[in-house]
Amino acid sequence: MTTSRATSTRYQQQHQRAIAAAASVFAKKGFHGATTQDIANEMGIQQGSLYYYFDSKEAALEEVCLFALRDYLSRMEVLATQPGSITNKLGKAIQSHLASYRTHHEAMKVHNEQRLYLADTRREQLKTLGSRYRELLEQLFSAGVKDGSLNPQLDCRFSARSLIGLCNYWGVMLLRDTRLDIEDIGARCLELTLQGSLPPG
Amino acid sequence: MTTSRATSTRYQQQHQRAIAAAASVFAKKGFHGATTQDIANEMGIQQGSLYYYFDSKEAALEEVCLFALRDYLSRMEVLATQPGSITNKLGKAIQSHLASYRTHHEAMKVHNEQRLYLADTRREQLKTLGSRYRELLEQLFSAGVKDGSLNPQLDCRFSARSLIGLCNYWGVMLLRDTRLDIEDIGARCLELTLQGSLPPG
Amino acid sequence: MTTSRATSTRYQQQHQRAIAAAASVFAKKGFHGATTQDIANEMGIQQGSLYYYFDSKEAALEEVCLFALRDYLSRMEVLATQPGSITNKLGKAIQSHLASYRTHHEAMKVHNEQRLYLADTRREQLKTLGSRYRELLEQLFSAGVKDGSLNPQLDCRFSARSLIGLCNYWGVMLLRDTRLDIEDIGARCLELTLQGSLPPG
Amino acid sequence: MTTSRATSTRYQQQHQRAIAAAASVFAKKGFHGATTQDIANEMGIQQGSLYYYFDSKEAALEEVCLFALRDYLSRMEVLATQPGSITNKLGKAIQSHLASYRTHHEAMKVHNEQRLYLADTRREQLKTLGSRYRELLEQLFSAGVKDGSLNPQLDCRFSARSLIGLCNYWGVMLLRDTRLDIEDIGARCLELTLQGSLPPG
DNA sequence: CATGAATGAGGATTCATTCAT
DNA sequence: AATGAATGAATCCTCATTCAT
Repeated sequence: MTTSRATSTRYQQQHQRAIAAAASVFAKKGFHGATTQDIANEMGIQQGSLYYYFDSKEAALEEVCLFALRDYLSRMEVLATQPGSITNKLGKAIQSHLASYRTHHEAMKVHNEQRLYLADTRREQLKTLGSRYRELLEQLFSAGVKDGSLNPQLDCRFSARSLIGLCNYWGVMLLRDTRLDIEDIGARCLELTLQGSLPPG
Repeated sequence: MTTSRATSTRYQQQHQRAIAAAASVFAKKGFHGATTQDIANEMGIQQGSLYYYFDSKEAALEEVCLFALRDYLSRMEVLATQPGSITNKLGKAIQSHLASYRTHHEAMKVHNEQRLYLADTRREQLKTLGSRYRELLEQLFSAGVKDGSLNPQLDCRFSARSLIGLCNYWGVMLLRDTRLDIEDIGARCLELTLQGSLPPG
Repeated sequence: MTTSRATSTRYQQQHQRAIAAAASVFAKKGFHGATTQDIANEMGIQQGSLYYYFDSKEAALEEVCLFALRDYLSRMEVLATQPGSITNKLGKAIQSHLASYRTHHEAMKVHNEQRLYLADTRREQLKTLGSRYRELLEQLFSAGVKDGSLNPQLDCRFSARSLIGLCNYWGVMLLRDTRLDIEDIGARCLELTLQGSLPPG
Repeated sequence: MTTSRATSTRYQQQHQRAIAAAASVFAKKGFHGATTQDIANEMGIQQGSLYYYFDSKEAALEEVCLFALRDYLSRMEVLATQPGSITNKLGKAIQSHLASYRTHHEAMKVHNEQRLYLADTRREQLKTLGSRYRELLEQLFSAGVKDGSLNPQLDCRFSARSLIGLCNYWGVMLLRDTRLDIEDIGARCLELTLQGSLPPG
């Protein structure tokens, strides 16, 4: 059992490394522009060995996208059920969204920009997870409208999507320019989302 | 000369069609995922004939991106020099930005998502145009701050970029879902940008 | 039109050469043992150029098999409708069968030995043609039984199939050993089929 | 020694299973179309473990062919030395030949169709065994001619080879269609070989 | 005995590009 | 202005084989 467990661990470790390598390469070159050789190089193994961990290049893309979405969504699920003011929760959601661009390597970027190259059958799960995320964010806005902390005129669906668009834009910027500060960007995104650009009062 | 002019006109027409075809194909499949055969099919000519209009596939991408940016920027230049309130101008800028997603076929999308696959030398002009656009938008915000119509605390650079991110997000949505109404989306984007989500007053 | 016709002829010529090259290589090395490089070499073109004439290696196999069966069957159709004694027709059928091994390069051998590697969808037409051939041969035997020139006890289906097996065996031998004489082998096959091995009387 | 013997027995059992598995897979997919993974799957072991029983894939093919030929030939040797009429012996030879297609799994088919993919050095022994088989069969015909039970005009070499071709054809049919009855097919083959198709007398 | 992991060479296929016509 | 034919390099993927454990 020790052997089996150790083996299994070894495989899982390498599998994780493969996902990370694929994420990095896909983020830089795009799915079609990346080669399996690139990914293997990034991992330090032979090209053929990659197929020990992925069934195909497309399967690799799917795994990268799922990897990105899963933890991103799970943090949102946790956040949604915890107590706190809506504006506070929104701030945390933004921070979490931006943070996943840095902590998950480039998987989030890959998900946003490359997922459409997946065959429909491979995208189903992704769609489910993505919808769920949008839903949770929309519910946050709805709750804010209901408890009076947000504008009653708000189109919550539009707001949620706009916030996702905004975070994705800055998330990519965070990847491109490492000097940018996540907390700073997050704070500004929250401010923009809440107060807009008009003078106060 | 008449012949040459006629020829040239015919050539220019076909050239424009080639750019449009390339834009459409690149938007759907990405630069690396698209083949010159795809573009030729879209135009209804033979693969080899494409090289009469483009020096290379990469040159095609460059032309598509330039095509997108040029007119997009020129409308912004005009807008910037015209009289009117800042908020009014912002609204027009947003409308113009979103509109280019529909009127320029998919060239804008291609510019946003695929331009990084161009070699650096090919991207210089694009960078110049893009910077100029961001600058103009930023100046709009600055002017608003100066004349008191926008919040004096505003980070204009951040705001301009956020607005670009927001418009690009919705621009892609406009392409993906043709039922969405440009004017409606534009109005909402302006509202969000100006007032945020908090209750008025 | 002249150009178009000439071009079309050029293509058809090369296409035929490609089929012959594929037949030769598949006969020698088997479908899976042969490489597209082998076929290209046999034709004297580049490996990639082969795909101008075949959609895939499997399509090449299909074309080879069809090429073999079509003419083989058509000669049988002609033969069946012509006048003459049954034994005379049987002799001609045998000669025709054996001859196709030499005149059609190795396509017949490929059909017999490699056709099962084709996907089912690709084999349908082949099955139809093959069945038709067996049918025609069987009808020859039936006619012989009916007109009294063959043994009334004969199982025509078994006889027709056995004759095919016999001819295929010797057809392959003809390919392997070019010193063998087609007419001689054909005559002996006919004799065996008609008289067996027992002493006359 | 006991251990070693036990080990050896276990090894021999597995070795036999490996040959049977290889025969089955080679028969279905051909030598080049089959993978070592296929064979391992058929045996229920890991791909790498196969190399405990075979030095290489080609060695596996050799063993399968030898396995098929050895017993097939030995039965023929026995048959040749036993008393009985020629026609009776021929009948038994045919039955034995056909039977080996069913009892030796698919090894006979593999021998007939795939042995040419073996390197020459590996085929020597097979050639010897095959020649010996043909020789024995030819001698059977010769003896028949000599003792007057067969047609004195008979080309015994041709007859022996034709019978082999006939039996191999029906042997493969027996594999493909398990509803066919060996004894029935054997009887018909004998009848055809002896009497041909002409009416008696 | 057996396996999991890795290799690396080979193979089918694609595709941007060229060019004679 | 356009095309058909060809190229050849690149790329994804497979697979026989090895080997430490």
